[in-house]
Amino acid sequence: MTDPISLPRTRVADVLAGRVAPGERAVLKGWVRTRRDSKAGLSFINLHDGSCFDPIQVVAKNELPNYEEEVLHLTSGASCVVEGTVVESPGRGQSVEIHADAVHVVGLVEDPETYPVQPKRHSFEYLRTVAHLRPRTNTFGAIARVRHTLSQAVHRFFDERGFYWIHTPIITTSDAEGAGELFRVSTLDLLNVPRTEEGEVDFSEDFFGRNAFLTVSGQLNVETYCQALSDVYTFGPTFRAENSHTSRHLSEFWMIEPEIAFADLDALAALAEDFLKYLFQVLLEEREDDMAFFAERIEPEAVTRLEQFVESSFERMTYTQAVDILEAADRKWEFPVGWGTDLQSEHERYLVEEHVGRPVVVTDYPKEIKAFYMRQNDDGRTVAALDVLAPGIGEIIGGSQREERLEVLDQRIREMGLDPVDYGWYRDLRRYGTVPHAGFGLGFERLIQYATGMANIRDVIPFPRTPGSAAF
RNA sequence: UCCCGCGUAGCUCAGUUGGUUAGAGCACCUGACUGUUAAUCAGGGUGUCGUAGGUUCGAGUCCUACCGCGGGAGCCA
Repeated sequence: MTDPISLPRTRVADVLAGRVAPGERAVLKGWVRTRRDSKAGLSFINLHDGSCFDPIQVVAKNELPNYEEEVLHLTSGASCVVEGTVVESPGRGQSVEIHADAVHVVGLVEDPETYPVQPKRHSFEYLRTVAHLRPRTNTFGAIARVRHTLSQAVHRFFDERGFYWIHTPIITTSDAEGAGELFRVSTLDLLNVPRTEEGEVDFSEDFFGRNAFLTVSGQLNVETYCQALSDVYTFGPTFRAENSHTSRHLSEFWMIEPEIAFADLDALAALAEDFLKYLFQVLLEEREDDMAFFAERIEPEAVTRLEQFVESSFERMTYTQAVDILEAADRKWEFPVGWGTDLQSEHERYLVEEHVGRPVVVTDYPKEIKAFYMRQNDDGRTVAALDVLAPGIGEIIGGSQREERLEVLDQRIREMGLDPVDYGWYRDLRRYGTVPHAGFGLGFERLIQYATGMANIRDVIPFPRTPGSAAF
């Protein structure tokens, strides 16, 4: 007899989508969601294999040789292989079902009473404590598929437009990027740290012979390839050691950073808009079942706001205009509004959620509150920076045109209290055939949050890392 | 790091101005019923009330510290 495990698998998605005609044989492999017994001599098993949102209904009759001993003991989470025939379902709730002529139990649930993922509503907080089992729930299965689809769409978008994917390093030795606190990468013995004659830690004894960290951004590195391949992007893990306890910060997250040559801020804004619209369009088309679930159970506007997003053009305003709007607002601010100070969360929320009601692009910020590499505008007081703000999340994209003029860049580095000597290879790009260029960073998890309506960023990445928490 | 909140059964939660033996739903088991689909109905047992102190005749309830979690702020994507 053939081992049922080795039989070719029919995906639930193919059966439910009608790609397997009624009357055809099928072998389903998956995990039990629920089992309902009928005294008419049959059991209904909802079998899930992750290929789509819905499980498939398996009808198992008591004529099966192992009905009493095994089928009746299947509980949520148990795995099995079902051989049977695809049949149009006489019951409501599904178009087709599987009439089983064999149910092979592969793995039972050891103690059904304490199985952590029961077929009921769990809190997300609780499910984080069983991160190894939460992908078996509707929500986390849907998020996994959305995450995959968006990842693929990111690469497809850039590939279709001639961008090259550059694998920028995870380990960096430039500790002056100024994008946040860094995780140190070291093999030094913490209990016996080598010291210099001055008593400082001697990093020349360390693995790389110098200070090393996990990257906080691939931007500086990807700029080098931009200055040779024109249109490039990075997409990979990024690390911030900030002690942030919020629903939109992770210590380890994924970031997408395109960089385009011979381009200014307007071109960058257009790219950001095309990019987001493309991603959401793909999501609406390819993950219709999962998005319907998010709209039904997580965020009622999940689908409609993406549809509107794809249809409408971005609202654009300068930082100066934004400050004018905030100052004119009939509102008491916890933090004062004034030209020259950064926009606070309450300010961004007002602009996005109340004043405009959809994502907003804010451009041309005061140079004092932005990074050294952003291109100085002709007014001498602002830089060509751009933030895309989204309702409920805040900053989803941050970017800028880069300073391509060496003398201006050096001046900005010094103004920030930094030393041009530390930026040798970055300055070289301005010495050898410099061109205007621009780029932005998109937090992938924040994109997923916005797309699905999930409130906490820890629930849109499989194994979240946050301060004090790196289980699993 | 700062501010606020929470911690009671495997899970989700209730528990009054401090007062006898700690409550419900889900899950699980048994039975009834049923082409069922969050099935329904009846029955069954369940706890270091986060930890350690303190106040009190008496603490799940009040106080202190600590631990854990969550929300907000800052920082940012």
